[in-house]
Amino acid sequence: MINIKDIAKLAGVSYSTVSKALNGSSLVKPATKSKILEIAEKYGYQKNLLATQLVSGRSRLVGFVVDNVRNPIFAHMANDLHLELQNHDYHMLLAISPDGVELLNQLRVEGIIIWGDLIHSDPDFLKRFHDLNVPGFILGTDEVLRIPHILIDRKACIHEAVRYLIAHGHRKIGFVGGSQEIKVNAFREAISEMGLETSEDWLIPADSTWEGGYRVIRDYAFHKESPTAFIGLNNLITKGVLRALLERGFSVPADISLVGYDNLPELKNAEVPLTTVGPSLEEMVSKSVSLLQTLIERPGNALPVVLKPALVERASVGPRR
Amino acid sequence: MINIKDIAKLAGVSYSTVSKALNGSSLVKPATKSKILEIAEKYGYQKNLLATQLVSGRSRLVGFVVDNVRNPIFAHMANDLHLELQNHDYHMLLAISPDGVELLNQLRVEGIIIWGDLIHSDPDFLKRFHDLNVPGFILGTDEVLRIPHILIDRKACIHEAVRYLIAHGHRKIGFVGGSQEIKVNAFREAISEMGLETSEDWLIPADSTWEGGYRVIRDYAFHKESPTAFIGLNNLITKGVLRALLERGFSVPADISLVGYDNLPELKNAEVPLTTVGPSLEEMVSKSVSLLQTLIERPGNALPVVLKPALVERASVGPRR
DNA sequence: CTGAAAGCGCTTACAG
DNA sequence: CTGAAAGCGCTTACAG
Repeated sequence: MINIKDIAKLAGVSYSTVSKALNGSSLVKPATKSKILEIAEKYGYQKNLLATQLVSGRSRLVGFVVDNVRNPIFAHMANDLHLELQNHDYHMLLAISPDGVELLNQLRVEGIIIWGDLIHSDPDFLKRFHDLNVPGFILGTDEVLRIPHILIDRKACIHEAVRYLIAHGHRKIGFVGGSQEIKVNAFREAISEMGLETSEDWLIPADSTWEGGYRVIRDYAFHKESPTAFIGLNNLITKGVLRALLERGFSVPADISLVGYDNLPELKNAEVPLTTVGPSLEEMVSKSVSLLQTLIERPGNALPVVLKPALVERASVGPRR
Repeated sequence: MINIKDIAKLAGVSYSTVSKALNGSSLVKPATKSKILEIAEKYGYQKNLLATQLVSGRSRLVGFVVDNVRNPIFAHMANDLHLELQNHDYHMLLAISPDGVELLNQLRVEGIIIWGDLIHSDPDFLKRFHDLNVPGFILGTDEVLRIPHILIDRKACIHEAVRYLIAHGHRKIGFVGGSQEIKVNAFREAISEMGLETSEDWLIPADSTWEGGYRVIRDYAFHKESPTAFIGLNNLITKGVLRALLERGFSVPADISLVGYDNLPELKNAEVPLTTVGPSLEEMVSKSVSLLQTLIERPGNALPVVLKPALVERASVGPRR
């Protein structure tokens, strides 16, 4: 692979001149510049970003670290984040697993976005990240952290879902899922605040997967005091719940209504188009990119961001039967 | 951020000794080594991978370049590839878009895996990749290429699907999708080879998305000469087709059978658990990792790999009605 | 066992 | 406009 010294030799100039020409400096005579560019092109010169970054500290590289690529919401975010970052002339590199933070840091990317789920899987993850001292933030946390972050007001999202169901006449509302305490607590709180009936049976723990949602509802002991509406903890659980409900012969929403968490567009293609609540994905992406930019360029000015709930009406909620 | 010179100063040794200690060289006195390690730990030393790679040419970094992260099969592959690569002590970096190849090359990763779809979106992609001269291969091509690759015998996969349907008594078989010529042609070929009836109406072009599959079947003019079984071009189309079929009142598989392409495990959770054909994902992953390893370590010995069809029986195919 | 020196491929003042 | 020099943070012979 050819480097700037080779090009310098070929062009009969010094390699510092080559560097300038390649970087579009105006201090190079046009004729010299075009000759250099031509040679570079001809030999397929590919800048060594490592060396550039090492000496200049700049790479226009940004990292996105995720824990679980299986959740479709991730694919959505990764795709849109990549596009938006590209608009801002950054390249996005994706790393899977908590160690991705260290890896990207060792590559000296200019900034790191961390998918919020990660902070749960490893108790001292936050400390590790903080000690790294690299520009970056946690995307999607429930609580105010000491490090930069985008807070999703999950509590408000759940309240919104409950309110929406109440507006449709529901008084007995169930919740499926247990992995995110904040959502479960928000649910309890909303129910009691709004003076609804309640029963421990209506709070149904489940793994945060399709199977998790499916199994608990498949095996649920329905009777006349059972909920007339459910809220699913995330998009996967909700789809599993929907399947189980239909399989058991309920009509959704005629018999039972369902609100899912996560505003994933593809949920419109669920067996019954799912009404969902959650932060707006567009907002998550655009706020992420501007926060990152601030963090990189004017670190002092980075303010935490809070994302409010958005409810997308589709077809899985109807009036209480 | 602390570097080896800082550590050297702190430890009162030369920085080359620090480098050796950090890399676990046995040529360092244990006492010296542990002192250095202690300091590194205390100050949160993070090796600059850029510098390491620049001087040693090694980074244990591998890139995976994809076009579209939205297809769930990608998430599956990315996840499993990451795990398997990790077992082999490589870190995987993911880049979205064709330009990812150049990006990763500029980062001088040791090898690059390219998701096969990419070669379709850009006609001179292959040439660009070839000129880069970096260890790597195309994962999932239809044809034998001049560069390293893993070929998926899609033709054989389609033949397998047709054979399977015939074995269940079907004689009128439709195909939904049009974006991959090889599959369409394989379908035509299989039909004629096996002496089945045929009609141009049974070859239904569709976008390679859920909506694509859904729309064409929602609007399809069914009559008594219509197919009794369909094959869907990929997992997304197939799910859309299934929905449309059910929506139109057909029972699957009692009225109409359906085979999907792509052996995606989650298709067992489709509205009707989908019988699918396609390469085994486990095999794709394991073969990918070993091919990459060969490419990096013994370039001369890298042989193209061919993946044969695997059919996963679930519940969407039944005897002809 | 330890250290001085060269060098990886670049960028960036600085001098001319 | 051009080039010589220093230096980014490391590894790796080589000498001791």
